[in-house]
Amino acid sequence: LEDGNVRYLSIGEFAERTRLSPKALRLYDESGLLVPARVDDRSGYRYYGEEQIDRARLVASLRRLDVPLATVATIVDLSPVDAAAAIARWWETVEARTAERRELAAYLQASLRGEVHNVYDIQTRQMPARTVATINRRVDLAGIDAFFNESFGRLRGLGAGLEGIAGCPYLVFYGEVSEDSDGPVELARPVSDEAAAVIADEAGIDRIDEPAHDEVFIRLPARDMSWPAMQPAYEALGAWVATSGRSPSAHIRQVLIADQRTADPDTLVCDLSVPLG
Amino acid sequence: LEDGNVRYLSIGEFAERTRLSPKALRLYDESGLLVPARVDDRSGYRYYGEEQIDRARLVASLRRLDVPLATVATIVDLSPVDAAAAIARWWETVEARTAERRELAAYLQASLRGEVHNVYDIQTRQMPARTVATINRRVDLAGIDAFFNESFGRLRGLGAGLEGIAGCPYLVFYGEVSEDSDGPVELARPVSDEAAAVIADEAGIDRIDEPAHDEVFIRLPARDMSWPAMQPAYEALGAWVATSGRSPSAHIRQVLIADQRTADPDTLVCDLSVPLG
DNA sequence: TTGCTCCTCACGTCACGTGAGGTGGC
DNA sequence: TTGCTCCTCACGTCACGTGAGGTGGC
Repeated sequence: LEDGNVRYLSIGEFAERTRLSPKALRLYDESGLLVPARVDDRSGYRYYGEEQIDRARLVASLRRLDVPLATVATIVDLSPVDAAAAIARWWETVEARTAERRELAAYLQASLRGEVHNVYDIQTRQMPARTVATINRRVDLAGIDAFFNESFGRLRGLGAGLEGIAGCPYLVFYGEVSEDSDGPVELARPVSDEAAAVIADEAGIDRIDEPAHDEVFIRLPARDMSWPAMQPAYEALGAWVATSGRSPSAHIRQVLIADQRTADPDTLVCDLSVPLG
Repeated sequence: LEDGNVRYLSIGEFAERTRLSPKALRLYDESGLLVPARVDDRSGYRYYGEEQIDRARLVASLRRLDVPLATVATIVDLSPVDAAAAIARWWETVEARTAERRELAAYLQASLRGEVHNVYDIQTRQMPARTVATINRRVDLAGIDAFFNESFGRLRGLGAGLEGIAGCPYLVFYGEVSEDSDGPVELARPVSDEAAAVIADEAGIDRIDEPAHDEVFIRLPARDMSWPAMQPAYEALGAWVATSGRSPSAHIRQVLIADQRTADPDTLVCDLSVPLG
């Protein structure tokens, strides 16, 4: 407690009033998030003003919510109403993540208790040589829906008036898609020879000439298209490939044979498939 | 892929089959959580058996749930049914923590939007000198209920037949009580002179002679006794003390003037109080 | 003058990710 | 023989907690 017309709080007093630790306060000083109103030149003692208490308490609350410091720094500089909105948005992402983990926890328990009993019909088929139009992008959870909508539209329009489409579209997830991991994701669609001719002109659309090949696949109902419900199907295919002596010639695909969004749970909507070399 | 009668998987193949990274697998090898079936002497190459896949997948799933490695290590060595139960227990603690954070997020938003409008009646009173029996313990969230039940019982029994109780009991939280932080917590009860005489014989019960003093307090209804609903009351008392020129002579207390559990929301159940020096 | 508070390094925590620099296997 | 995979350090990440060793303030 010092004076110079106004009252200052030492770091210890300020820590008590704000439920922050002195160590955290020193960090926030260094990073500029919460700089003491005054710092003694010779001793280095930090002195905080009472008007800094509210900001510090907001920081403390946000840290208790596990908001990362970088985000805290942006939030505390917003107007109160905007800060409230930012907190609401951030908390929604937490709830989304928690919902996913809740699913996984429940699935794991069911699985360990032997209540998951998936017997898959693993089939193989011969695929003819064909030309495929693909769109590749790195997208995270926030961008995945927009990517699908836009890309489906572009691939659909590709063969307009040309009977351009020559098979079901498929998705490839080359990497995990979550808030902090962004694919890459590929959307692909077989196209007719006439449509293939125009691909070169389209920016962002690649052309792949797939040779004839075999593929293994499992046909899944809409019910099994969520996560982690798909997991055992992935594992079953992986095990089949590993023990078959065949080697995969491309990444595993989700071939979309019907619209998931309008299908009832028992409708078969997707072939999970692995091309074989 | 090697042979020696059985098939082995290289670290890369094993990583793909289990959705763990090679780096994580090397860590789990070092820590003993997941040791490769075979390690080549000269090259140091790790080779995993197919029978290790299930364990590795369980590890991967648990890590996706953010179960710490130490806990993972105990869970994967349990029987499947026990592991399921352990996961259920662990997930419950996650849900409890999330519920608390959800409350705080909602409170923060309401507060920033100006929807929290607590006006407290801050009062002072003179307390006479008195003798207090206290029980101190370090307890975390898991132990707090048991501590209260046991300690209330002991303090109640203390003056049996002696008109031993001479005032409302109070709680002091010297440190935060959560899953990973354990108090210390104190339960205290003023006792009569006759009861005070027997305290020395009771293990774990301390006697404190409180001098006469003033105290500031805010009387709270049951509705405000949850967290973070109590927070503004704490802050208001802290601000009062800081600006009053008085200094606190002891830690802030929750004086229990009625039973919270049976009270309706408007009933006044607690004096949040600070003794003054 | 004695404690108490404050100061600045510096290292530990947790579970990996990410190169650097080098060797082994098909 | 050429890539590709694998190896072992070693450092970075994130937000502090926890001493060590020393000085300032009432």
